[in-house]
Amino acid sequence: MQTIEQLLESKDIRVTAMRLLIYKFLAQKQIAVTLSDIENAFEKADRTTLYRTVKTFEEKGIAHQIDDGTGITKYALCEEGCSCEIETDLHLHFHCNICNETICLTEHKIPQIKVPEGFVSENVNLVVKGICDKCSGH
Amino acid sequence: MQTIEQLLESKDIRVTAMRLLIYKFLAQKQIAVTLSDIENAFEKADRTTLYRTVKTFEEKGIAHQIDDGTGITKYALCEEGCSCEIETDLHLHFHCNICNETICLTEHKIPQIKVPEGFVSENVNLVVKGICDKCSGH
DNA sequence: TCATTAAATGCACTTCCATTGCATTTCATT
DNA sequence: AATGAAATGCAATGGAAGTGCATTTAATGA
Repeated sequence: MQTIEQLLESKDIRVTAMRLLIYKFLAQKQIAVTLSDIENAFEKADRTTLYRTVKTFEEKGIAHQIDDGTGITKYALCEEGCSCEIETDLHLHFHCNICNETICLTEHKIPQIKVPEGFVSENVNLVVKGICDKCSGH
Repeated sequence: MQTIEQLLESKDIRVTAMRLLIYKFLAQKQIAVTLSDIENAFEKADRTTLYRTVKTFEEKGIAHQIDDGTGITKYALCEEGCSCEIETDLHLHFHCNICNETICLTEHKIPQIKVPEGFVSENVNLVVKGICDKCSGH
């Protein structure tokens, strides 16, 4: 079991206090968060720093961006089974229309999507919208 | 076969010159367009009018919004097979990473997506990204 | 330890798109 | 023609993404 510091270093990400905090914040969240969410959690930090931090995480492959259709970009740490660095990655996310939260369903695989002749599929973004378990009361 | 006027009226949309033009513009396009695309096509018209027109089309169920992950909302007329008014609609769109165009693949159906216990699926948004037939040279 | 250098951070802006309020015009109906 | 409702146009706002530059912080070697 490695520490967060070791994880960051192994991914060629310089360890700073800010980055550790942001990593822990993302790790603790079970849901994908917006930049504003992070901003609210760290009022002392500057937007730009947070923005560039998640961008760095993204580039280095420890977080990925989620477009859940709300128009606001969300971010989540990559977990086991998350293969967002692979070109033919299959993202699967669930967006709750009630609580507005977006959850990664990494264990749920997406069937191969067929595209017409001449089309080359490089990436698939799949967002299921509806009511999450908390809001449905089950 | 009905005229555009009849179609609009049947959907409870008041017929105006502007709306006819915008409808024709959307109908002629094979791809989903942004507000700016429409704006460029009708430089005389105001952004707001175009914006509200597509919103009206959307509400009345003759057009639908597409979120292809570029961060910019696109719009397309509903075609046969487009069931975006149905709750359990399955959108399928293809976004070309080269020409940046987004195409509706209405004839391609999406398999039912399973969600975990307690989750209720109301809607699915699926965007396949890659290279379109024109850009792949086939 | 100190100096050097590169990266990270903070601040100020800019840009782009989505959206709204309000005044005016157009349209449908009587 | 008069009335009321809807459509349009103009102006402005707000939110989020992104960038340039100065400053601070951290890693490195002398």
